[in-house]
Amino acid sequence: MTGIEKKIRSSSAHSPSDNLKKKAKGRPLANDGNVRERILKAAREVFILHSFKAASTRMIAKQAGVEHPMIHYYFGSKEKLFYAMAETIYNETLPVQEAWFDGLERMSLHEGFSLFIDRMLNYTMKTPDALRIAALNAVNIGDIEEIPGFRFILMSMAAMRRIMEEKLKLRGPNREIEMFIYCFFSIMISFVGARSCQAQILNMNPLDEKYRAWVKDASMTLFYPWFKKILIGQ
Amino acid sequence: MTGIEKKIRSSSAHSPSDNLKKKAKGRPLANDGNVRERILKAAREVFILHSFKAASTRMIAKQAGVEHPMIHYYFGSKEKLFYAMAETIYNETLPVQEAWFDGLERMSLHEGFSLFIDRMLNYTMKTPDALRIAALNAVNIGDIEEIPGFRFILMSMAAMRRIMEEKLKLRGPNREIEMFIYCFFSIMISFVGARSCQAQILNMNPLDEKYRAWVKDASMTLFYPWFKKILIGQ
DNA sequence: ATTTTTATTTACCGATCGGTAAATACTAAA
DNA sequence: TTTAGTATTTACCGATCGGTAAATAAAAAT
Repeated sequence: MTGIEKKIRSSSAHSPSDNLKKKAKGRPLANDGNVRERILKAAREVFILHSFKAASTRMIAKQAGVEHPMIHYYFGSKEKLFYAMAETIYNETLPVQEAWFDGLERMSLHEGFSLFIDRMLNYTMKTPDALRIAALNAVNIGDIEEIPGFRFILMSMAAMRRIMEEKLKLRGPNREIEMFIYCFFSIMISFVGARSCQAQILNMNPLDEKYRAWVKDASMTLFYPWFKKILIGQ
Repeated sequence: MTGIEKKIRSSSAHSPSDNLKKKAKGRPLANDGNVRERILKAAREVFILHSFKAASTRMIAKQAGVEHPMIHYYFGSKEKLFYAMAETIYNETLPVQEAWFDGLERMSLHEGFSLFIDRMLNYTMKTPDALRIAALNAVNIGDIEEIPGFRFILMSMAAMRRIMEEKLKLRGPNREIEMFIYCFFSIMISFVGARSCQAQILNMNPLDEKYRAWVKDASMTLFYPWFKKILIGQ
């Protein structure tokens, strides 16, 4: 049994942890190493259009210009690919989210909140990936963790709460802040993440400035009074 | 051609419009006529758990205790079955929705709005079908009408607007009412229609009273100030 | 040039999908 | 009882799914 094992080739590349120091004799890095990245990018493009279940590895492979077994070669499974993509998006979104709050403390409440919404819409309307993927997948959950990278949504919300508490100098346990952030995320997932549907209901083009203006108007009307109440309550 | 046609049996029952007066000789209504209803009921149970695309006629047939071709026999296609189910739900929801507003005009603004939310949650938490199906399917839309019965969501929102304008004596074009109702539907689709996910984020049981209380609290905080502004603006 | 290792493709597996045709079970009219 | 017509099931179709094994292409090390 052990005698056979040492003859077996690894036959997959998605766990580079093994054979770390074992000097490779064969063909170490012939390809530009961009196939993995191309698959990740393609995965993102496909998972923006289809839920985790509805998307297929064949769609993603086609989008990346490779055959679908390459996905299993580099990532092991559709699930692990989704997780890797979700982690990528989370890591790239985190600093952006933090920057939305820069300098708000030196402005009036209304001016500051308005600027925050503008910054947020500027980014998410151009790069709606995170909100879109959240919208597509959050609904189907029976048991959490059915969607592989679902924890990143929770981490994103927790991060935003931390940033708000830090930058806006909020104190205490403050269940109201949690509620505020949660409602805010829900609305943004609907209005930005599901904009292709939402805009159609309003008879607008989701990419048009008119729809963006509608979303800003609605967000301000819904959340500014609450935001004011939270900050004045300090 | 015509000679052949008159020999062909209808071979399906989903369009009873033809042969209306032609006296049937064979087996008119042997079955209790409940198979169609059983399929409709099963469809509702399945379409609450899975999106239109993710649900399968085989799931529905199994739930109804029949073989899956019966669905095509009675409804013609999965699409037409979904449409029939959506219409059923719409017709049963309409009067309920109207009753939520009964007598509110004789109460204080806060008392009235609070009662409205309670009535709405009492019903939708027990019968979340409409909101759940909206949540499951609204996201996937690229082109509207990809989801067969999508128009019923629009009709439901339009009906609510009409009822509000009538019962609360609102006048004018009032784009703000449209915006209010639209935001309200979005939140309810999230909090009730996708409660299995939402409650898990809050670390609650979606069927527990605690979650219901959270939703009511959030709804009041979000919408009461706006509601007040709309009515006082009259 | 040969060997060794990696990267990629081809060909398949079993499962499931929506849908259909044909066979069959059933029941009421003749 | 026969017959005609309906209700239901069985068996299939082509397509797609996630995943795997094996064949093949490619390149570095020998």
